[in-house]
Amino acid sequence: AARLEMGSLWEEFNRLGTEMIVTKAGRWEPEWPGGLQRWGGTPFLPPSLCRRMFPTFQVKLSGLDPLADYVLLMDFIPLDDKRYRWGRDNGGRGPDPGALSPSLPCRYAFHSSSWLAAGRAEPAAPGRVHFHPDSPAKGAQWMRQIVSFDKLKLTNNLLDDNGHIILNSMHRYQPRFHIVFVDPRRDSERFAHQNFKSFSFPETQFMAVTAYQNHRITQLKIASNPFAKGFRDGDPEP
Amino acid sequence: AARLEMGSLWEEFNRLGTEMIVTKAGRWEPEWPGGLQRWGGTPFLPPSLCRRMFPTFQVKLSGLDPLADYVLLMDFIPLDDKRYRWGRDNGGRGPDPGALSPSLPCRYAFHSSSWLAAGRAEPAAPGRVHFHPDSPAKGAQWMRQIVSFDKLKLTNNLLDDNGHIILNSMHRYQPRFHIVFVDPRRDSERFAHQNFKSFSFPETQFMAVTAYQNHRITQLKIASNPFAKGFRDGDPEP
DNA sequence: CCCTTTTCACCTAGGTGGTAAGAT
DNA sequence: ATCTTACCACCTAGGTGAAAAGGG
Repeated sequence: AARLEMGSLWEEFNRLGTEMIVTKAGRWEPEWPGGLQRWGGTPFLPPSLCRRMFPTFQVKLSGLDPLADYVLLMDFIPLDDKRYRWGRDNGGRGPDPGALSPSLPCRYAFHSSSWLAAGRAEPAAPGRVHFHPDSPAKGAQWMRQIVSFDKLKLTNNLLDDNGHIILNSMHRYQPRFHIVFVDPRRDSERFAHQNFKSFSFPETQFMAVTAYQNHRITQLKIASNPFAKGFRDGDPEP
Repeated sequence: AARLEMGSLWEEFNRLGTEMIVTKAGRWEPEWPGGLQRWGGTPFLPPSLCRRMFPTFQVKLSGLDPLADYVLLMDFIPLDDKRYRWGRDNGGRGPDPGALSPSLPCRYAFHSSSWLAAGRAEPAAPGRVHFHPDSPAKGAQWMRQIVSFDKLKLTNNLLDDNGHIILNSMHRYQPRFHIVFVDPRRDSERFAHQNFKSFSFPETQFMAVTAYQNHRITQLKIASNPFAKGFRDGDPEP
């Protein structure tokens, strides 16, 4: 079994319509001491400027076989076949193609702006998965503490070669979490069929954006992400 | 086989007589939000103030079975049964117990001070080992890039409960590196006897200290450790 | 006196949204 | 209108030796 952590924070975001930033900026890097090694000796990898998710997707696992090996991974599936835009209704210049889309309650709104369907989805990006970097590990290890996918990064660069998750901006996605049992008896290359369980937490769905649209989302990110503490105004709420 | 990385830097330190800082400061921590979790969700562990080694011990491996599992670890053995002090000869007030100790060449000196034997060693601290945190892993993984023991920390706290390496200050040590082959056939609990290879690089031996004694060591640390860049004077040498 | 502990300024490394300018 | 690029101030997190203070 898997329990989503920080559930109340996810729900708070979901009530407003979660947005996640996606950026390009892969390896290329204009002028970097290419090929050099950092002092530590590990081969130099320029910092990818792609963004993490916030809130971070993290789960508490239970019921695994403590002595068996498991691989943990995530992927992201489109929630619908629409492309969206953020704004006010198009002032009567004709029928809006997706106002009040059934999947987007009217609560995803701020002042007079809201998310509106704006055509069909872009062709789906290459489906990528993100393996938790501790994989594979024993069930006991996974259950010992909360499993955090804080190394997962999002990009809208279709040519990304850093193994990040590729998403289309202005499209909606549902994160999925998979536990793969590494069966030592069978050939481990094809871990298909029975040997995995999948989890989808609806409160973690989000809109991919290149810049925040809903100011309430921006404010909630600033209020709850420690790295954005520099943008907080004053009176902190415990 | 294992090749020591940063060999020339190690030798430069060894020519002066390498010193490594050891500190106490384990978990205790005067007033810390104990039991709390950090926002990431991983259980909160106060930062241990113990110090890493510099230079970092790192090796390039070759000749492993790419598909077999290996555990990599380090330990530290006393180089002799002496305790040392840093200073000038005791001005003819009697025979110095260890001046010009055969194991400490006269080049380990600065101005008129040098390392002098000052009695027998303290009772040996509990012998601990440091497992490389990526252990166990396949031979292919270990050989793919340089293996760096940059998580290894030294302490002089005999009661340390963070799993750090416990050393006595003012004693000399030889780091050792071990490759343990995890044989899947036998019971893996006792990986003794044939299934491991050990490596000792003499240029990595050092004196444990609570504060640097030889100013030339201090200056070389400042010149070569990026984290000490704040103490560099001017003209950098490429 | 020698050795240890504590605190500090100054770094590395990297995660935030803001802003402005430009591109499509 | 949306997206890209670049740069910024401000954070978290943690690795340095210096200097002062403490302890035998």
